[in-house]
Amino acid sequence: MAVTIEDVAQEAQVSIATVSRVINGSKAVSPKLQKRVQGVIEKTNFKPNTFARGLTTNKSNIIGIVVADISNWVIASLIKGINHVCQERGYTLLVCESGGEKENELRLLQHLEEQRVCGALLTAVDITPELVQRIFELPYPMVLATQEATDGKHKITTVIHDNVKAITDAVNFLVANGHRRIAFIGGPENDYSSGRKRLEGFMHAAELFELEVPENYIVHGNFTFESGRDCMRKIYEENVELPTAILACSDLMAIGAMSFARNSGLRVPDDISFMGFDDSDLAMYFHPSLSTIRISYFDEGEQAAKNLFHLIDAGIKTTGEITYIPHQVIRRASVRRL
Amino acid sequence: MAVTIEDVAQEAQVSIATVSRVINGSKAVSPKLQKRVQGVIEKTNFKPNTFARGLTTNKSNIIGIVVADISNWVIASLIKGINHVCQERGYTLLVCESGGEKENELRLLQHLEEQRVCGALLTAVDITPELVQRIFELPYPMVLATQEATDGKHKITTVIHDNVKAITDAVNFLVANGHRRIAFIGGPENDYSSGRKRLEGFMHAAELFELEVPENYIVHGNFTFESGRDCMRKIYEENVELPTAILACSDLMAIGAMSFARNSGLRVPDDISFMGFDDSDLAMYFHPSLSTIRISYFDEGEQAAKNLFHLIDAGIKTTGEITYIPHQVIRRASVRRL
DNA sequence: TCTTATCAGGAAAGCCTTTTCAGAAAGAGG
DNA sequence: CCTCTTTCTGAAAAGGCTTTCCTGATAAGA
Repeated sequence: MAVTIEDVAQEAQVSIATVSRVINGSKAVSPKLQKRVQGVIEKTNFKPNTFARGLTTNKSNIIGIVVADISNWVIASLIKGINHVCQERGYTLLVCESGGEKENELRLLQHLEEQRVCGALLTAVDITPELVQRIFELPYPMVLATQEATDGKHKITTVIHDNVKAITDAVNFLVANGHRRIAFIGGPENDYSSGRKRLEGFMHAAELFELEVPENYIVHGNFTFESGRDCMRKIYEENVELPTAILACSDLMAIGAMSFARNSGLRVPDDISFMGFDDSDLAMYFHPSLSTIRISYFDEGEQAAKNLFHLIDAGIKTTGEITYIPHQVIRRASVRRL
Repeated sequence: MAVTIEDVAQEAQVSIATVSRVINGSKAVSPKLQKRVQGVIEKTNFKPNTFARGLTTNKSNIIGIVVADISNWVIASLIKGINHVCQERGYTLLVCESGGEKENELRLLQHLEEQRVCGALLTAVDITPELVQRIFELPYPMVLATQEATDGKHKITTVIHDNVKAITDAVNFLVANGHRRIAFIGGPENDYSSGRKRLEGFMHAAELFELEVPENYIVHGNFTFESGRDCMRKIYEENVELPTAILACSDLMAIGAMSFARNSGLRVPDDISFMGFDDSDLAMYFHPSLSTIRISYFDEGEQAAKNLFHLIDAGIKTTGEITYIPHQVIRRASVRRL
């Protein structure tokens, strides 16, 4: 059926060993033969059988990625970055979607083991110590992206943006524009990774700039438009003195909050300023356009993939190193100078 | 290193054949043995080697997908749908990004051949007769999604939404709301697939509803925000009598156009109505919210994957069948009743 | 010219599973 | 008790490639 290495060898009047050497670019074959064999390979359209190859080399040239939701813009950008590096290196990307469920994440990680991937990337919602433990039992190297593991003992190679610093920069930006009363729309209260870090950043910045932060200025959403709207309602209803600026942990929540504000008769940015996080499409195209922190998830994906290949090349499973991806404050119409 | 079938056989005091039968659920093994072997498999955490397995069965249980841009919302949703079906069937999804370049598409399709995928899905920008020809030479079954092939001779199994009907319905909706002067922001002029179909739909609807469509009412964008804005400028500047409604081929273009209109002092929807296409996040969250045609790309992906599995199960490469995914008109604030 | 070093290319082992074929055990019928 | 099925299990081949170990040849040095 399919043409095998043997067919090529026969056609080219050489042994299969020689053909194999030509395929894999071994130098121990004379230019003359090399050319002849190459010619036959192309003529016969020979494609080495991945299975046979994998069986002997025990390498798949596949790297896997486990994510919660492919259709999420952040994840999709990340994957794009990862894929970019993979293509350059001749690797193939195998995508698994967990739906954010822990059992699934674990199952998929093991599935990747069965597939004999050379390495994997993980973007879990919440990396528990137990999961970290399991990750260490896997036979392939792994890089975390977007989230860091909170387990103290083990260190996994991680690529992440500096959430604390990003939020601090955002607050700094607002303060520099004359804002002192700033409310914060964060992630879920029991969030253990980026949401927590961002809140941490906010508290840190508040202290740094000596801002007064009433309890009611901090509310928890879940990154959706609706939750942003609800958070804004809460801020609006529970505070006699409204903040002059709202800093949300995602563009979508910022926009939800903005919508509520507008519907309540507040003008943006005249009465109240808004700031988001991520710099998604929405931020730029919304009206008024949204000031935000730009995070390049594409870059993050690229970097994560590069780090993974470092591990693969070095034949080690982790370095425990954490790489930070820079962020950028983007000024747009939604923030007014006081 | 890794535990093999032989280790299991030895541990369980049976032959490797028996172990293999247990793994693959062959019934020709007594319950007693079955149980014993199963126990050993679990105890030793044995995972059959994918390569060895593939070598004998010549099946990878992998299906591939080639897309132009992973981070595009439409594509990401499509992939999510595909992935959903694949997971159910125990297949793995291998994602390739072509960047929309024809050579890449072809290269990746061949790469998938090397990977011995059981089938593939393709979402090309422009499926030329040449590409169709090449597709037929591939050894695995293929399903087209989002786009249909225009080649007359060959038929490839395709899953698509009915662009002509969708646009007709959109026009119908506008007409039902009293609009008679409708401008159309389409895709690129030399677009051979969905853009063309949508324009076709518009012309068809115009005839159906006996609308007068001046030449300047039809402009060509490229699906981006900026092009939508530019198209609106063109419509605004080149027509003495402005349309009462704008129908754009994508939400993003509609929003771009809306932005221009607003900046030109037009009120939406009081002075002019807007309608988009896709029902992306933007449409719902934008202000004013955008009436649009909802296309479920997730469903489209699911259906495409299902059709692909039909082909795989039947052992055929194509049926030439075209499946249409239903769409839905979504009324939102951007369209006013005249 | 003879010896030694170098190198190109071939033979064959090994990777791990599935599957066919055949044989053994067990059960049924005479 | 013997023969004929039926059921179960094992031995062995096949699948295509990489890689190690050799052999034979060529080039270099004495």
